[in-house]
Amino acid sequence: MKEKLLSLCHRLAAHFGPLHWWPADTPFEVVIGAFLTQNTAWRNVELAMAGLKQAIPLTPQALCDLSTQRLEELIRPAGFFRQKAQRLQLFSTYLLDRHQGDLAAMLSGPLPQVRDTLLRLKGVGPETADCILLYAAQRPSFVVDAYTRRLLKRLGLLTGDESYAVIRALFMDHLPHQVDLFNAYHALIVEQCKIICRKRPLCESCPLRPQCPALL
DNA sequence: GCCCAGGTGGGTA
DNA sequence: TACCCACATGGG
Repeated sequence: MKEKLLSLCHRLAAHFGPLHWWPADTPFEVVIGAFLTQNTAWRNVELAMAGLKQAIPLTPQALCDLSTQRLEELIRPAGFFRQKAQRLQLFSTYLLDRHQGDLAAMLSGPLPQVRDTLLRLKGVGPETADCILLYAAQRPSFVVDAYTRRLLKRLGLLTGDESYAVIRALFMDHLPHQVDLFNAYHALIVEQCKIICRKRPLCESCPLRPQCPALL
């Protein structure tokens, strides 16, 4: 399994080149994106983020200063805007109250503990927590998402109904805990899946053939 | 018009 | 623990 994961990573990297990822300018912007992208196409997240960025600086204080209704309007294109607005403000309030708005401080400390703290916040599930840890805090916590499941299922490494924890453990147990590796690996999986995984039947029109990792 | 997208939480059995 | 459903917009 370890060899298969590493082999996949190397093949993806060879094709796409090194990717350094999460489209955001600041760590707090990563957090906002992590909430907004929940079950949402990234295109819609971009629309919402652009509007939000135009209206306010992307800081926890600025988010808290907005009325919830105004925030809802601004992030509307990302969908689920009522719950996302509420959860963004709850997160921001927590960050301000407990850490004076210092995200780096909030995310420092033993990784498992910080992860548990994140998971206790409303609207932060395992994927959102790992996104924040990996892409906002630069900490080695592997992100499992729909793309990861899809690609690994295509490769026959998963049946597809494994739990988040099981899939994450697969990576955490077999790969060295390096931020750059986790970052690049997840980014490569997403880029690969954007191209091939939604095509049916399997990869028939995949532009990467015959290099497509799913066909090797 | 229909289906899906870089999930999460709450309710029920 | 294991399902089921609500949450909502925009693009193919």
